[in-house]
Amino acid sequence: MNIYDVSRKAGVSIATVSRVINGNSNVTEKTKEKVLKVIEDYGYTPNAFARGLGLNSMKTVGIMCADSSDPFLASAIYYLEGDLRSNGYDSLLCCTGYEVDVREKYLDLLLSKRTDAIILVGSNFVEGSKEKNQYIIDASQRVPIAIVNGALDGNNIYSTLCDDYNGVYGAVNKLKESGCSKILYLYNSKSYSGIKKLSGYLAAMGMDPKEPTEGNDYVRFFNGDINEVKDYLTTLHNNGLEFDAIVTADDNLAIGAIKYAKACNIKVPEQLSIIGYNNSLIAECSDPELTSVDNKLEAVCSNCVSTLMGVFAEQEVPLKTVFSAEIIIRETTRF
Amino acid sequence: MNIYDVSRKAGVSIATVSRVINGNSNVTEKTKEKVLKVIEDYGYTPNAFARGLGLNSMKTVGIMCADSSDPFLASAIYYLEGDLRSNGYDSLLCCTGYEVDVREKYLDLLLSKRTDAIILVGSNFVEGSKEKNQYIIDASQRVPIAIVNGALDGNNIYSTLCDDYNGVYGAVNKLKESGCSKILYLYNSKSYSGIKKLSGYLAAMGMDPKEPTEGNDYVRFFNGDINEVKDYLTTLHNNGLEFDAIVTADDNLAIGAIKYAKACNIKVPEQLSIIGYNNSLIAECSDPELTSVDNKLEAVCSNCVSTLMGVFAEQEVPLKTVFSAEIIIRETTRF
DNA sequence: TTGTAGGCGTTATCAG
DNA sequence: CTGATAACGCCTACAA
Repeated sequence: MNIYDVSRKAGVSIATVSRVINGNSNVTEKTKEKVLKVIEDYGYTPNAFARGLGLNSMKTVGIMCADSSDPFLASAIYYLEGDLRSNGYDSLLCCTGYEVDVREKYLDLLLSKRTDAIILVGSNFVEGSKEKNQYIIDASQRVPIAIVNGALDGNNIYSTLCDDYNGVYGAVNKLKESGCSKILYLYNSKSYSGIKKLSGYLAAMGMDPKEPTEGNDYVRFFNGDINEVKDYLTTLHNNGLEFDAIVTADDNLAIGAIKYAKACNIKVPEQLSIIGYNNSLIAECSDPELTSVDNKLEAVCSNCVSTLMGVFAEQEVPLKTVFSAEIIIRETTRF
Repeated sequence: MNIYDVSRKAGVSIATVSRVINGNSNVTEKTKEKVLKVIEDYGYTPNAFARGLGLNSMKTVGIMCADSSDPFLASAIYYLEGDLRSNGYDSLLCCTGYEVDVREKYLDLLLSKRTDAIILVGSNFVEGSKEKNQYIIDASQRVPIAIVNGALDGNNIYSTLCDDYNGVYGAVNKLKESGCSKILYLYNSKSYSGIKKLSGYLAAMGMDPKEPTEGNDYVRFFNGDINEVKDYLTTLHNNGLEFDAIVTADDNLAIGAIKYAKACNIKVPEQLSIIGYNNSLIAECSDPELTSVDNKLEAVCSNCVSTLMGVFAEQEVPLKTVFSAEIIIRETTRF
């Protein structure tokens, strides 16, 4: 059943059927009803491919992320999908992992499907070196690119993110105000926002963000799991390094810190304060419940989608939008 | 730049270009190279809409789930997307929430996009009454439907799931073997698998699964959050109900149970054993770490996709595949 | 091995 | 207000 069949049954031309389908006003109420009845009776659905061919769009947006099962990214996807759908757009999901080569290949794949835009979720999409970001810049000449939680300069690249620098800066400061002075920082990503967070910590601690952190026992990069964090902290502790607070770039790492405290019989928050980042589900599941920095993911996603809608409507939209973080106080801090 | 432009630049016909693109063998190596060079030089990408129109497929599968930020569903989506992609299929994501009306509407939307198949993730898609499932049956006459973690009878409906009945049955039995006798069961879904799990519990406890559970203090339905579970259990405890083990239909509920034990100074697992379900991330984040029933999600998803590929290839495939659950032992049980 | 021509189902532009 | 017709870009018999 196609538009010709409908037009025949209704005794009108396909042009009229098309007008009815697309809510074009220039149709008599009478013929409109006639057509609508046929459509209803025979259960006709317009062919989306044909429509896509004609309009050069299937109202679809590609969403790329490293790993959709990561709680933070999963939430982002959920928000984005919902917002896109309420604007009449479908979401094509693509999980890329963390390697640039793979990402480049997948982005090409998405491009070849002619999505109306592509959303990159997670600041890990923005690499340190220009060359590694070139593929994104290139893509932006074909479709609008939106970045959630990261930023990249470019003509057709729209970044929405949270001010992670001040997020960590504020967290460290609150710890200091509550009496902590030896504050450890653990992080697991050197992405755009990863670097911002680290800088926030260093600045709040009065260190120079330009200095290398290699020799600094209070700053540590991880790419392992929860138990590695626990083991590492235990080692530090046994080696006699003193610390009364831990700030982490991610709630997962903070869980490791809690496990360490438990294993070494250290009281939280009396002897050790802990602050995580992302305010994810696990912050509420842990015991004690984790104080965490909320990076306003829902607002960021919502802004990202509305920016994109603005682009589609050829309105003037900002290239970069920044929200500010908020500390959600639970049980691992003394404030 | 379209196929005509390429054919002109390469001095061949569009048919030849098409053959080269689609890897058709009947092309001289020489002309093939000629065409390939033009494609490379001018950066030509075939138009997916036109191709879709001709082939009546854009190699896309719709994935529907209640909420992609739910850890369990997020994992499923991750596995499915990966498996589909390695088979050359894209994933169109659609989060529906839990209402049948909305789901029906969204399914129609997906259908109108002419996806090659639709995957329903989560047993909550299968309702108790036939009428409420009718829209799925109807859809299955248009495209193959796959159900992850649930089952529905139908000609073109392919179900892959875990044996949740025996998952819970086994968990309860292990508790009994380890000396528990007063075992509480908490659940939060009356979906297909929700009912199977409950039956497993009742059977293991020697109760009749057909009997209503209304008056039974040991069985409780929840649709609230972690803290409600904690409060409920505290009330039970204060009212003098004795229990030495809790089995839950979901890891989240089990976290509530752990929180209750902590609040009431009950030792886990010495005084109270707890077993969750799904073996999700939070099972490892909690303290003590949660013993949980693993329902083999990765295997289920992988099977779901390969079944679908079998359907596409018009092979003979099973309508229903069942995996068996496995108890992952951690710290909340005495075995 | 290569080319020609018709079909896929819309939308949109003109006439009328 | 309605209808005829030309795109849109690709695939694929069928012919050469």
